[in-house]
Amino acid sequence: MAETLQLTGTLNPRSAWDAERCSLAKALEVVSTRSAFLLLREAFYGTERFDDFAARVGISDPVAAARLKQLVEHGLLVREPYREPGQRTRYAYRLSDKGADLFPALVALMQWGDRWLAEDGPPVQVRHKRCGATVHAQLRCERGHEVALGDLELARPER
Amino acid sequence: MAETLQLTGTLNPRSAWDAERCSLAKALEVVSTRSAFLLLREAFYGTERFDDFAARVGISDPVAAARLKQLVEHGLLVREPYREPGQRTRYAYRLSDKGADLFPALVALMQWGDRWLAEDGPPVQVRHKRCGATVHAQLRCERGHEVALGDLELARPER
DNA sequence: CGGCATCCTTAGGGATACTG
DNA sequence: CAGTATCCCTAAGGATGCCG
Repeated sequence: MAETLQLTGTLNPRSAWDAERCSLAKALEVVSTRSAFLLLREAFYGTERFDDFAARVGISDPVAAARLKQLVEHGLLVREPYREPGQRTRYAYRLSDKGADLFPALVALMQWGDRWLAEDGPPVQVRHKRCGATVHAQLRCERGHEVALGDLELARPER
Repeated sequence: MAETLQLTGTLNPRSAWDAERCSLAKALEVVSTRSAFLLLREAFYGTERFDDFAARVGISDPVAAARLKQLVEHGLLVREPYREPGQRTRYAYRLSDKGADLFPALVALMQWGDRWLAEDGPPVQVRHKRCGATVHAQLRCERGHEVALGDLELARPER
């Protein structure tokens, strides 16, 4: 296949994927910053407490506070009070379904980094718990075919 | 399944996925801005010319120039001179293999937006050219199992 | 421990004007 | 058409310090 990819021809760009309507643009309104992505990564890894988020992502407290608040406002994280016996109330940040549903996108980005930017190979592998095999994000159509980049087309849904 | 997801337990977070080593962090060094993502979207849609990029993404010329230059420097786009007969030389921005390989991540983000942010349904569908079925980004292990979020585990590769 | 307030620097991004 | 130069504003992010 050529080094470049052409998807056009099926659809007139200007009418269908305006900046305002594009779902990618909408998604980026919610998570377009580095800190937001990395905080979500931590949430997937099981981190729940404020200090752990800040320390493990490597960002300052104010940034962590601001970003976590945004993620809660957008409904990706839920802030839940809990208290261990004899302790005062603390808060845990946990992924909502909406937040958890971003995992494929994070894996896709992470594996792109593995492939093109990590000289030492992947620092972390995502595996299938049941069989131990490595997990990848891939494009697949509803009939189950794995889809190569050249086999894609774009369409505007009927309305 | 519960509303939250726990991946920890298999691996000590602090040693394996430091900020510097994480491939997600590395990927975000290259594309963490809204404009970078949207310019790549346009490149996938087949846009090649400067003005089209700026207009279709909805960003100003200086931003488009700065971001396109970065994407070229990082090797996601290639700036190629071409000339139509009787015209002077112009430049086209085309996806490199490295850039094209980001497509699954873009699709994953786009479809997350479709699902959680687009009230009117997906403005654009990605389909399999050969059979016409809708294409999704999904997590699948090397043995071909589709992997649910609860069936994931993390591991540090042998070194 | 889990933040918020303050101050600062840098990067992202828009507007306008100008050049080959 | 394909940018660059300039100016300005805002958001992202770090450092420090305070507070319940």
